[in-house]
Amino acid sequence: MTVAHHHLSNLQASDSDSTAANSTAAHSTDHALNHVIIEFYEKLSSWEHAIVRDKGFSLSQVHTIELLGVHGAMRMKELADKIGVTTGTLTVQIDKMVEALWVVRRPHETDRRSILVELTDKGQTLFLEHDALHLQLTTDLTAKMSCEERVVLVNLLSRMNNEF
Amino acid sequence: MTVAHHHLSNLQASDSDSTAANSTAAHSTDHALNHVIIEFYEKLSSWEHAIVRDKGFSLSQVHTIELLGVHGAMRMKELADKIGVTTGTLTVQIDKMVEALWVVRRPHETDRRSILVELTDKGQTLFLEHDALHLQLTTDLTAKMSCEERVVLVNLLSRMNNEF
DNA sequence: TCATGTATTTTGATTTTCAAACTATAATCC
DNA sequence: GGATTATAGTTTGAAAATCAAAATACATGA
Repeated sequence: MTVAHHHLSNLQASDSDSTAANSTAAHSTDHALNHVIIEFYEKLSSWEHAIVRDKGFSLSQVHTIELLGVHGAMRMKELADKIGVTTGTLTVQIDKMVEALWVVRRPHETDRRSILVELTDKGQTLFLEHDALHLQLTTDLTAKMSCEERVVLVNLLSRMNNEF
Repeated sequence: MTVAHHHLSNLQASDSDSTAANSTAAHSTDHALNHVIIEFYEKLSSWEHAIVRDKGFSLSQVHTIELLGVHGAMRMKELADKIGVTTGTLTVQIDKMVEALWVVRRPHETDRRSILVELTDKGQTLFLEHDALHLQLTTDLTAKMSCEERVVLVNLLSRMNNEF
């Protein structure tokens, strides 16, 4: 078996060509952007793993708390889609979280098939604690940025979020 | 059980205050930044889940291929830390991936305790296919951005990556 | 009304994961 | 150098997470 030696490390952004906006430059920027996004995702992912391990939760549980904390009450199906598991898996997961008093189930107002899951006060507290860790990370990661740069970053990231 | 109704949806970035760079403004920008990052992470995460399900891989396996594709050969320990699992877990995972001919193990040049894992040609091909999907997503997400904005985004994200 | 589609739960099997014990090598300290 | 301690990786057995498929209940539309 031959082995591939090619890899993509050390792709660094150059901010010197922001005026050369032809299509070739755009293409290479897309590649660079793709790889910094992947790297950012990977690093956030392993940071989250480490945090979660320390606290004794599972990654999915924290993800659930994060989603409910950020978006508010949600239907099982919605939540399952966002987390990326089947509803069957989510049912047993939510069972445990209900038992731990982090979330409650309540009926959907208009659709009697649906069930809304929402954080309890205890769950909300947990979310806020986790959110504070995230905020600390965010602050650390952007410590060397100017306020203007941070504002630009919020703008660009939220525009990406809206395109999903 | 009382239920918490507070949540944090609809936090949107405003790019109108980039000149008001006092400390209070910086603080609220950090909060906004934190939440767009969390949302971005969540959305990427469920996108990756969906992709992975379709292809019949596990999320961890794709993560491994992604890491090896981006960073090149790595020691088991390094890889386990980046993925966020124990080395015991990684051993069985890599066993399967070796069997599938996606990766090979080879001895570390200087440390005889260590083992390097690296992509085979087949694994490299898989990585490139997955990377192409990521690139397509990146392109879609930034379709409405100017070239300058994309360059700025690469710059800001890679600076965050360097602070991890 | 009846057929089809959607939301959730349950079940049993499979897969993933961990912690702990074990082997082998490296580094450190007398 | 030789003993001790630390690190890298594997194995093992048990616990946890996950899935697919079946079952139930409700919704939607012909």
